[in-house]
Amino acid sequence: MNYWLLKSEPDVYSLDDLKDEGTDCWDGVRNYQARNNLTAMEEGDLGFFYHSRTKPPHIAGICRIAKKAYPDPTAFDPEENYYDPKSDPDDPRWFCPDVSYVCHLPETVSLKKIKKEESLSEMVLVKNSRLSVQPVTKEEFKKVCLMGGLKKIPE
DNA sequence: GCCAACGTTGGC
DNA sequence: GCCAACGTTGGC
Repeated sequence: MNYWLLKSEPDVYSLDDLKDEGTDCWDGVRNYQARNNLTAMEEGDLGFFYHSRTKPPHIAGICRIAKKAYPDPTAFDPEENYYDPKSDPDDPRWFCPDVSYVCHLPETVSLKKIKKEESLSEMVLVKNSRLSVQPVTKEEFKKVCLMGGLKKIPE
């Protein structure tokens, strides 16, 4: 079981949107490091849903990987914002897993709080703020769950 | 809305 | 393969 953090601008796609959908594909990622993390995900892995470019930016809740990453269809469609002519359907460059809604945290955990927390000083979120799909350690996952007021940590 | 930090592109 | 120019992300 691995843990992850997925960023999204809530104006574009929020945790509430995922809740409404139930399960959705995490498409549109066009960064190699993030792509490598997406393809390393296994079905059943848990992830934080992070709201970026908000006041304040925060971890909103939890999602689960519902299906291992497959070629991202939005890369092949010229009508799509995320169209990438360099991604060949016979040799895809971009991939997306399906993620499903798990829960909202009772209290969102702001980036500010995370930065203040000594035990979270090694989080990728703190060290490499640009990366939109990141690994999270089990300890970090538990800690943020507790900070968010979650009584029972999902497994 | 600004801009620092980071990633990518492409000429040489 | 270097690196300048450019584009994007995301906190503030």
